[in-house]
Amino acid sequence: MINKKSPVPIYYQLEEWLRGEIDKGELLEGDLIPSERALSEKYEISRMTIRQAVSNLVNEGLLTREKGKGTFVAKKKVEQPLIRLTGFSEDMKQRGMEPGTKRLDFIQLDLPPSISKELRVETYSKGYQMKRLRLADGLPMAYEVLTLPKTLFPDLTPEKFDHSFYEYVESLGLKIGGAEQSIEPAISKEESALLNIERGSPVLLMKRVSYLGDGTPFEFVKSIYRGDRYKFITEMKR
Amino acid sequence: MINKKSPVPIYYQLEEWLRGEIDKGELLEGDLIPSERALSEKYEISRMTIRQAVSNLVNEGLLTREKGKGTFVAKKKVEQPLIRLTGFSEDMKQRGMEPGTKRLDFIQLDLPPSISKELRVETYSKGYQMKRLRLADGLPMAYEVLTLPKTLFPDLTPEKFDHSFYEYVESLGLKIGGAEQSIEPAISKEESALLNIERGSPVLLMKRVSYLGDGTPFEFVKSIYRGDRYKFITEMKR
DNA sequence: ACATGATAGTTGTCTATACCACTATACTTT
DNA sequence: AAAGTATAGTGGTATAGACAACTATCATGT
Repeated sequence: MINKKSPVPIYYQLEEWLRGEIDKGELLEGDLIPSERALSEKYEISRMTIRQAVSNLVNEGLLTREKGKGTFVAKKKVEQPLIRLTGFSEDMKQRGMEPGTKRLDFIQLDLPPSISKELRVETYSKGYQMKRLRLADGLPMAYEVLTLPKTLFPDLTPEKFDHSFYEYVESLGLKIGGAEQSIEPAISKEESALLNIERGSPVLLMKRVSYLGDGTPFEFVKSIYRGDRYKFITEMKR
Repeated sequence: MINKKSPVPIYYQLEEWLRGEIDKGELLEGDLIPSERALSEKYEISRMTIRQAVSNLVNEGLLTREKGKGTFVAKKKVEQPLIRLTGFSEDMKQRGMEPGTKRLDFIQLDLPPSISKELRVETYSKGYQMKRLRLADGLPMAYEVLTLPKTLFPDLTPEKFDHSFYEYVESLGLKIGGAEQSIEPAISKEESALLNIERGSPVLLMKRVSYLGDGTPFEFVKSIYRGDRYKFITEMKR
């Protein structure tokens, strides 16, 4: 179980073993693990080495120490990132609705300053633009204009958007980092007909720039959401 | 500098000292700190104890070790929590505007179902309600209605809101956990005059329930923000 | 000029030991 | 029965020493 001759450090072998026991369910949440002295004697390893392994796992949040009592398997916290970057489809599924899409337009264009600035590419360099109507449970939810720089996606076809576009990006070996998004209220204008609402109804205007892991912007999205069907929800921590 | 007789652990004193040197700017980003052996000899402390202090700071991300080279002051990452719960005043300051407040009303009331449900208290139990006009750089920015349960704040006076209300809550020994907030677009109605906008202008309707560390709701806020002056901005990670 | 090797200095790993502070339990005293 | 007291077991802190693995530099040899 522990091989002292191995070039793999003993403390690391111990870590892996403990991680395994927890993964396999041999050790359950709240369980007391063997004391440092017990492990030290059993495997004939110095207690300081045991402590190194345990300390690392404590730092990772897998174990918790209690003075005078022992070391326990920590309750696993489901802590998900406060806001996870998701596309329209994932968003709708989370809200329990069936996402749908109606493609309106897909063109190649020279990026105007308003967009090239956001994507941080040269003005009037090539890009793709897709206009779509987004549906939820079959009814119009949002009108979306998505622009991408051709530098990052040389050969783009509209079919690439049929499934999760973010997954497609990741399948190209690109790492998605995050996004910055702004939301403001507006009054519906010419998109009213598409969204099937009355002209002058309240809508949410959302602009989003998404970044790769290295900070390179890779998409600029401008969406108009129906105010009567969509609420933007956030969680915050102090 | 290091007191071996102190009940404060030596490794912790060392941590504090190093943290201080970095804070004060004696050690700059990328600087090489004295080697473990050097510190060990200088302060006549065992190298393992030095390592414990350094390891903790490495775990915190303040230092980085490089085998065969030394230990360096890490480049500080500005990584702030994705969304931090802030009140109006903090929010405006972050946006570089001077926050202001005009108190409109402060009453005691029996909480109607729509509010008691959010605060998870008994319907028609006592509560406080404050109505305020929020200013940024002297101009109206939002109209806000804030409701609190009397159970948590038995003796509340409007003066308590003059400075940061969240800090006041924390000064009572309560721990603020976080909040859930929804945002939707709307068309301004009777509050138009207060906000100094035309009736029918786009506004953001924001509802927020804030929770203590144990999950107990402690405030319900309904705000109406001027759409021409306020954008809601979020960052997301994948 | 270039490769090789020696060397000193760094962090990484590991041992054996010691004492302290805290917790729970069993035992004793009141 | 209650209160106090020992005691064994736990993690927390600290020491001194050893060797390994890695990096940079300098001296040496070709």
